[in-house]
Amino acid sequence: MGDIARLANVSKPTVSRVLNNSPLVNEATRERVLRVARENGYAINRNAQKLRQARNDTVAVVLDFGSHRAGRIADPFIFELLAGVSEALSVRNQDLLLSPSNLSEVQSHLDLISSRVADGFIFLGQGVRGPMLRDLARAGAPFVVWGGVDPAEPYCSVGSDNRLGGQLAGDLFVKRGAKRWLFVGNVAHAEIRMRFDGLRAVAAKHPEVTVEHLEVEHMAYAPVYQQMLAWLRDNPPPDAVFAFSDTAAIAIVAAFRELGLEAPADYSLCGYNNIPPAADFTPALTTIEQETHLAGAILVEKLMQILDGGKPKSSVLPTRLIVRQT
Amino acid sequence: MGDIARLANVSKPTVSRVLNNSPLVNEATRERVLRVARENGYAINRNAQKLRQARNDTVAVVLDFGSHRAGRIADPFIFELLAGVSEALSVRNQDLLLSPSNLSEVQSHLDLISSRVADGFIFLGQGVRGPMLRDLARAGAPFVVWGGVDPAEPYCSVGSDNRLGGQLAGDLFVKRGAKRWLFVGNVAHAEIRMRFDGLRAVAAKHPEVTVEHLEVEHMAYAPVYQQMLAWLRDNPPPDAVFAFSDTAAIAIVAAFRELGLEAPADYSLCGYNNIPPAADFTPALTTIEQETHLAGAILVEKLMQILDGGKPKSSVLPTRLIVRQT
DNA sequence: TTGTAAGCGTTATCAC
DNA sequence: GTGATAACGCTTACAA
Repeated sequence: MGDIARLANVSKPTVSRVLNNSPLVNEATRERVLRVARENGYAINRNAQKLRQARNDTVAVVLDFGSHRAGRIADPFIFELLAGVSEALSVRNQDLLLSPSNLSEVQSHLDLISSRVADGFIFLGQGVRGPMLRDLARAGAPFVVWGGVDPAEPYCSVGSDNRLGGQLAGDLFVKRGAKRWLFVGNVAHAEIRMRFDGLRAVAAKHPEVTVEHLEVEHMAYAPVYQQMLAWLRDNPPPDAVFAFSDTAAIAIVAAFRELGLEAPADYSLCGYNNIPPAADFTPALTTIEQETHLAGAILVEKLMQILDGGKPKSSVLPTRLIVRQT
Repeated sequence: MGDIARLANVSKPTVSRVLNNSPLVNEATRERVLRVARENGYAINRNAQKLRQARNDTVAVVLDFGSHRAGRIADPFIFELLAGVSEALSVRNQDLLLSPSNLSEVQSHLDLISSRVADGFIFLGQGVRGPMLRDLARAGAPFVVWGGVDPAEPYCSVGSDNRLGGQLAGDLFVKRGAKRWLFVGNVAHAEIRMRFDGLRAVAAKHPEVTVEHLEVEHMAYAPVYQQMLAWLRDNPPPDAVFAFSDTAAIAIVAAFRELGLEAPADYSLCGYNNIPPAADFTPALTTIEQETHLAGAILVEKLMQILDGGKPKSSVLPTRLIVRQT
């Protein structure tokens, strides 16, 4: 930068002002500096910049590779979320640091802030990290979470209305006249538990309805298929099934088919996420759609508010039932 | 750091030495400094560190959100790759900067290096970026690519043996006695073109075989399903289909089913990637498996070699045919 | 509108 | 083994 300043016959601060679009610089000077900078292929050293400035302009995004990878979850859901966040951050000229998945402890997250690597965090999917997030909030770290939204939590979260999702599925089952409902999903995940709660809330109003629960630890296709099949061998078949994901719903279709049962003739089935194949699957899946498209932008917006000293409220995104064949 | 030095009665350089595990520091001093640092919750400022040091210890990873998101590609393939890279980088204490997808130009990539934000790049999926990558290599940027491996390219790439993948599918089709083959895929993607080449190489040795090609631009389920269906209405059905992905293969099954055609009775079908649902799908998909598990570590290893001044060779990972029902 | 001087928190160099 | 000093490349405060 010193070089550029010399070549353009100005001082370093002036070059800095030009590069930061300061309004207090003469138009002619600005042009000259920019030209010299361009001709010399100058690029600002972002480390020096960050060292000097208060903000880091970097956000650490934390994925739950643990659950998603080991379980080889097939839903491209988190990936879409990541794409949205990436876009929203780049619009605001924020760097996206993908947080190493081994940072499980509160302290290692705090270190990332105090080392001035990132300004804050975006957690995609709260998974089973509830307690850690509470501690992190207590320690004052700036972050937002995509996942189940619980106003009682001490941090800002954004998520679709999982409880409503569960209710929508329940309402559908009632309309179809189903009596023996089955919920399939790992309720250790806050967002999934809320769907279950929504479903049970509807069931509670209909005494003739019973709700059972098949707990699946791994969220991928194969384990769901196998557990569903095993369950069906030990239990009378339900006439309505609510699955925590469309991928799971597809696995469930396969398992029921083994017993000669087809949706919607023998049972109603509702998935979650409205992944692209859901519409074209045979049978076409009834499912709950989340507004992923907005999610990235909203998460980033809220985190920026926090970094600016604000206290944004958690917010719940709309969710809707998409009725197809099942 | 000055504070820690004062509190521990040493100088700043000594604190620095302790923190960097320098061997030339007295054991007692080291203990004392570490204790003081811990007690005061000290964390090193990584920006100052990076400003001073030659290396940045940050790798920019570039995903093709463009193809994958707009096309809403359902294969969790790239996601697995990303998880592997993330893991391999964190083992080496390298930060992972997820590159904004709008960096399409060579210059914007070069800027990331000259701004000292990242030391180098890992491109996941070369997609349609072939020419850009060539330019980037010519400009001397350090990077490696996951994708189709072509020794003629001026950069280091790692990928599975796509050509062999195509040959394995071809051999299978020959064994099944199929004569009218169809390849479904966007050959603008280098890795997909190589699969097509492998398939055609086998066909060339069998004069009775014809190979047709259905070009699909978007790689997601829905467009493949629709294009396949449209094609089947205009053409006599093939007796063997090689799809660029398992997701596509599933779409193809659905399209053929519309015409009352089932695999394997009416046609042979081979997918790619061996995604988890492939095994449990009805019919169970025959597919080609890639060794994604190793990919992340190998990519990182090669990039580190480049950053250390080496010239690692491109390498091809094994690929194997998994014969199931189709 | 522009320039001067100081300082951000580290590490490299060299001396002791 | 350890310390003094300078330097990395930028921005802020203040002066002109």
